[in-house]
Amino acid sequence: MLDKKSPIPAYFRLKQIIRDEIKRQDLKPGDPLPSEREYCERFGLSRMTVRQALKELELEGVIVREKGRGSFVAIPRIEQEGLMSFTEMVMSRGMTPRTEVVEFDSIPAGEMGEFLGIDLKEEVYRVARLRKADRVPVAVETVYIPVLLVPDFEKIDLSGSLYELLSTRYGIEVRSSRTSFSAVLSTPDLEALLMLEETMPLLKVESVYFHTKPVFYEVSYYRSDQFKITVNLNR
Amino acid sequence: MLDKKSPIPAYFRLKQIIRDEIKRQDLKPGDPLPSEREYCERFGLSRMTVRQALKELELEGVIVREKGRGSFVAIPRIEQEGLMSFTEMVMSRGMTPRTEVVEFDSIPAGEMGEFLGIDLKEEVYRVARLRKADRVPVAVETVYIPVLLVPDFEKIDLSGSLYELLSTRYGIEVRSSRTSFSAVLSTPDLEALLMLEETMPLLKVESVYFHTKPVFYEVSYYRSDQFKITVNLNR
DNA sequence: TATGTATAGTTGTATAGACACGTTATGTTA
DNA sequence: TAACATAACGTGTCTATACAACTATACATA
Repeated sequence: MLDKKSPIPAYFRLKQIIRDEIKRQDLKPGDPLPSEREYCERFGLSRMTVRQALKELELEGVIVREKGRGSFVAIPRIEQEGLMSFTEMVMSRGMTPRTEVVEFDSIPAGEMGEFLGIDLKEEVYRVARLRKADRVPVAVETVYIPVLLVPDFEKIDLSGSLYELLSTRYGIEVRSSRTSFSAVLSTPDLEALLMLEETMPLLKVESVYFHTKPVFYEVSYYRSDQFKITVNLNR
Repeated sequence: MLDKKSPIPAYFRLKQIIRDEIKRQDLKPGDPLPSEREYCERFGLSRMTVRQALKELELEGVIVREKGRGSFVAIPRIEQEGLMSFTEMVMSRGMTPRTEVVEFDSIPAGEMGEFLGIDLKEEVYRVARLRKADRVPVAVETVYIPVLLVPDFEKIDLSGSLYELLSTRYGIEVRSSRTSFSAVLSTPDLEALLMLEETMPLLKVESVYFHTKPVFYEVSYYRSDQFKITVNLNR
């Protein structure tokens, strides 16, 4: 039975619950979910509320629904599309990603407001993270995300995948990005963080990530002797 | 008032009606839509039904909805696709592209064979081109393409868009690419071609272009003080 | 055996109403 | 005039219910 007095919508919490069950492998790909009416009983919800949760999970590709048969855990796509997170990139190379948060505060959006589609005075969190692959520092990444979008952001463990965090905790599924690539020389700041002995060229990657509206802005510097960024493009 | 006896669901027909109004410019980008309750009255539908139609249009990116304000026709994204040729990139910045062929020969594929899916001993054309935007050299690009794929390649004017040439002359439509980005320091060769006074970081872009099978392999070096590469990525 | 039929269980579509909560404009008060 | 309250109106969430459409199974019939 879900708590009636929670400020978080019931359909949203139900989504979380189902996603968790899938993540914990209590529900495996292909497995049938309980029927809508069973969810109604189990959590004391009306059917429309349950349906809202299931519908959204379907649109996110988490489950598939078949009229007259039921709902099933989706079988994940094998093919990785163009957009890949650092975590995914490192793991796909058979290495272990690690992340250290090196800076965390909030500032007015300023010029970022334009990219993010918000007022220049609106507050954004600034999170700088050092990214490692098999203990070797390979990138410094700074993320700017509107405070209003992510309540309690400061209390959360940011050492994992930001994509996953946004999806599981805030229900924000990143769908696309606009990314620019350029080459720059390392600065003393970056050299210190990346443990570089000398000045070297770094790959600078600037991205705005979108759901339908902009979600967050990110600037990263990669040691390109250690790490190439590969993307798949279409049409 | 919608026909109650139609086999097509009401919410679906309402979506069509709204889409048509947008297409006919009765509703222009940014315009507010009638409120949910007004749609209810006008078509004799319940609010949930109207909401289903509007919700789906929102997810399709046709409209945007704002709590407390209303629903609005979405402003279409200007978005060009992910894959853009040099010619397109330069022209979209309002500059004039120019190209000089600086090298043309044929060599055995060697290690390129792996990328191109051909035998290591198969011949490939090597075409190096200097790319300029408004007379300023911004990139050196070397293309490797199997000789068998492009008969009479040596007789052709290569100073234009390679995409267009492949499409119009050989009927090969490039559909996707796999592209890697990294940062390197300029070498004396590149400095001479790009008319650089001193060593500077360059953006190195390596791509394999596909129709269904690989078509050609390309390595480019961009002056990244002059030129950023921007791509749109999905999912 | 093969075919049709009834039935139970599933999701899909739709109604009517209630309250919560954000936004905007207006009017009132200090 | 400036700041604050309020009302009107918008979307967001949720309940309770009904019937339609589809699927799978069991069972009866030709």
